[in-house]
Amino acid sequence: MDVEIAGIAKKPERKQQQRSIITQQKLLDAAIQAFSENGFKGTSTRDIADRAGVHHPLITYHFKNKEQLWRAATDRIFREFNIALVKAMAEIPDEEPKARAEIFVRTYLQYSRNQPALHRIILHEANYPSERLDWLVENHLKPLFDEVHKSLVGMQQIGVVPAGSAALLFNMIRVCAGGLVALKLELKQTSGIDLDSDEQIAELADLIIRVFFPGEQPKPA
Amino acid sequence: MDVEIAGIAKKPERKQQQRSIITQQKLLDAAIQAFSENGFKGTSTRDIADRAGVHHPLITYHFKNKEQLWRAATDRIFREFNIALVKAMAEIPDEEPKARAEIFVRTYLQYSRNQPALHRIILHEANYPSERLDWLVENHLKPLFDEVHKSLVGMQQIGVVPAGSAALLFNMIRVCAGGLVALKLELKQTSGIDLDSDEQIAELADLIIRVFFPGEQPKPA
DNA sequence: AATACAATTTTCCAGATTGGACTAGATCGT
DNA sequence: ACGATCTAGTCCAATCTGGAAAATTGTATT
Repeated sequence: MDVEIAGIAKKPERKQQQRSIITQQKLLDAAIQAFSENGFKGTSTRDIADRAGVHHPLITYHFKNKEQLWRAATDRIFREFNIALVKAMAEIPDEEPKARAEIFVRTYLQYSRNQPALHRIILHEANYPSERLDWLVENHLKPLFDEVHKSLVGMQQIGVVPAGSAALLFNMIRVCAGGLVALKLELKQTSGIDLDSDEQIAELADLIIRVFFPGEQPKPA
Repeated sequence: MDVEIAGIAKKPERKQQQRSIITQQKLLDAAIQAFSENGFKGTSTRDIADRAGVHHPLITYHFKNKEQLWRAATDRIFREFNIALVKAMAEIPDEEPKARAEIFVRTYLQYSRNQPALHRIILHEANYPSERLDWLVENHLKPLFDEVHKSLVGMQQIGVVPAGSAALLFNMIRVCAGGLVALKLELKQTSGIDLDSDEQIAELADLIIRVFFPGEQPKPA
């Protein structure tokens, strides 16, 4: 009855988890919240367990250790975002790059609003070198950058995006969306901006598009 | 022999500090570094003392506690930045708002490059509500915002800055400068951008100005 | 230049919190 | 009802914070 895959004898694998899925989910949610507030070093496993409402040794059981939990939590955020992005982008044909850019900005902003951890966790890890940062770059950041960078260069050639380093422009756009959302608590107090409101998010999206994509989409010949 | 000021009997006050100034300076430098890396919660006073190369109870002696040390360190960053900003702005007359905006962007970028803590500490504190955030907003962020916001509105009226919420625009500009610098470790790995180099900083400044201040300064009548 | 005393530093401690290990028992899929 | 999976509860060594107490240093007065 043993399952054999790739020629290696696997363990019986007869049972599955049931309630544990809920526990893992609760732990992941709590971990995302905690890590995005206080960073990896600033977060204790007990804090995460408390937020999740479970006993803290369960972290060891389900995720081996704090490092692996961080990785699982981060993975979930980026995976979800990617799914949302791919789904949104699928609706716009390649022939309309400006419309695609708009949908990208709006999707990123929308997702960030609901999950500010997307940008906050990057910010935490960018504060000093670590293996976590390397992992983040290789597995999630670089792939996204490469793709968007390419399309940005294309849009510069047709005059939709201002000239200049496309790498810098990509990151400027990124922080104008995610970076502002990460600061939303401060923005509310300092500038009276409420990025939890749909209207202001839409206004920010419009502004980003107006500023960074000022050119008109050329008509096909 | 006691000194009397304001009618209240003061303590003798006969002695001054000498070497302690060095200790305080070392502690402040170390604190800025540590807090900007790991945030308030994520930083231990022992870590700060170790970085400073002094014994940790000296923090209690000189700054009372971790909270006060954070406040002193933050104060120093913003004070220094303000001095640099005022000095730079003093060279440009009020009649040339676009030139003033340029100098503002370049100064902010320059200072952030040498002291990324300026933006990083704000980001840490904006992750969840705290008295530290309130203090930061009231003492340093709000005053700066109010002033720049006003001049931004003026520049919109003469067509130098795109229309739209000036509050949003201010913060977009701010994160394009400080926010990118805060991410510089990641940017190097993901995008091949080195914000430690003078050239790339200048390139970023140019780009920010081109994107956010596209209009020409109108000639005086 | 000797002394006294405040300013500063060092040494040490108590109580709390950290990440992680371990075992016994409850629970769930089969 | 069996046995693997999951949870509760306990424990530990390391590290944390905030202080107290002792030792040292520098300065001002005599």
